[in-house]
Amino acid sequence: MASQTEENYLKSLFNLANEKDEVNISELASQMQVSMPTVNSMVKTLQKNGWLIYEKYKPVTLTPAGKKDAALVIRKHRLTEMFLVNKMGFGWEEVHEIAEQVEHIHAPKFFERMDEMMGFPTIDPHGSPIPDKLGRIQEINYLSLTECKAGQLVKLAGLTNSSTEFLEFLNGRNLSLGTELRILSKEAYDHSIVVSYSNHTSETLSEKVCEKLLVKVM
Amino acid sequence: MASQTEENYLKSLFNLANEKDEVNISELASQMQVSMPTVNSMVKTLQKNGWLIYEKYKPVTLTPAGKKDAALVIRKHRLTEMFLVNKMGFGWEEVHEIAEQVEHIHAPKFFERMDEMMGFPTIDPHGSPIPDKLGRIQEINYLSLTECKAGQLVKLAGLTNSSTEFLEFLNGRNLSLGTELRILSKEAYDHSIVVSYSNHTSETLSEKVCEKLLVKVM
DNA sequence: CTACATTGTTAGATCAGTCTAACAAAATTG
DNA sequence: CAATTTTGTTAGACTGATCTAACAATGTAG
Ligand SMILES: [Mn+2]
Ligand SMILES: [Mn+2]
Ligand SMILES: [Mn+2]
Ligand SMILES: [Mn+2]
Repeated sequence: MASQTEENYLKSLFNLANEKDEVNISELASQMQVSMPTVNSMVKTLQKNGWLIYEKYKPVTLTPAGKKDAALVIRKHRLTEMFLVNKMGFGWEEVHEIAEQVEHIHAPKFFERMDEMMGFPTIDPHGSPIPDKLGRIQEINYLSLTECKAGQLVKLAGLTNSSTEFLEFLNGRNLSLGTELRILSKEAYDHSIVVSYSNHTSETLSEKVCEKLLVKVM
Repeated sequence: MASQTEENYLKSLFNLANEKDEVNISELASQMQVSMPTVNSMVKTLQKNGWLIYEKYKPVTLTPAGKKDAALVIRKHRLTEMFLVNKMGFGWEEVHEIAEQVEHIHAPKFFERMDEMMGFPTIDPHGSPIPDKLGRIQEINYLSLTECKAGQLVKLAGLTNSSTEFLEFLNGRNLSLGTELRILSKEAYDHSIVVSYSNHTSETLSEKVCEKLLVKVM
């Protein structure tokens, strides 16, 4: 059974392996906030336990077992976040830190019960998909708000970044998942976008914000 | 901040320090299921951190800070057990193992929210008192069933042992906290007791069971 | 292609938490 | 009280997870 540390490495590896599938030692070190020698020794351990493939001087790759176990940790994390928001009344900006700890609890029934109580949700409070019990993850293809055209009506469905600061910024603007946005105009110079939604008739969103907002065209 | 290991030692120390207040190294070693040298080195650490007082060859004593922090871990444990039973539908025999892990989560709001959602309970699912936010524990003085007399009507209010096996035994007899028992007779030879309750007209409980049942005389 | 920068590895140390073996102090018991 | 048992300590080792310093391989850019 994976230790807390190993579970955290698996999660990072899984998240870094989007698209490229391979992960460099240095990437992993910076993601995990540890030194490269630390990663070097840990990848040897993870390999010994069958979670990844490693060859000297080569980037590492998760094995199918590694991918599955990583997804199951992510499942615990996201179920927890959803439970904290839906059943315990936390704000979406408060739950990540708690889930970072709760995800390491070894008690399948605990998470199954959360799942059940929430009616088997498929996304977490930040719009990210919750892997199923077998570690399968449903890929959702949302558009970034930057890719949308003036005049379009879109619905906020996900985020590419869920830092507390960004979530608090969105709270301050009354933006939450499900909010329908009308794109009023796009500024060619700085790529900012003017939108209207709810009782906000004209809100300007910078490119930095827009690229982090994932939307579904209505 | 206490590590998981330290928190577990504090809890054990607190529980062993009932009455006597002092705890022997060997008691603590057997409680924690580690060797005496391990305890020896750990008590030095705990002393260095201000949680206990230790002198070579003497039993150890928790400091006020040690008692408080121990009680706060026990608070997290018992709030969790109550939450699992009351809000998540677990049986009282399933919750201890999960709480043993959840008690180490460092997130005050998480436990405060549980507390709030349950209406600030004062006992856990096994009848043990839940320490308050300042680590104060309300001592309740129940009677053991062995101390009761024939003819008395008593209510099951607590247990001196909450092992899964014992809880499953009680489940099998339909005995739960709050059950009112009429003591029909006491057997002088083996100290077993015959009781009636709910739709059980005559159930014999061995001394081994009776001494673990804490009751309130009605 | 050589030089320099980047990336990765090795060696060796540290800290927490654990162990066993050997020994020492304290308690018990005849 | 002396012998024996029980309890506690010391020494030394190990594992997991981390670090820094030194070095080696790989990649890049003139
Ligand atoms: Mn998260
Ligand atoms: Mn984590
Ligand atoms: Mn318990
Ligand atoms: Mn515990």
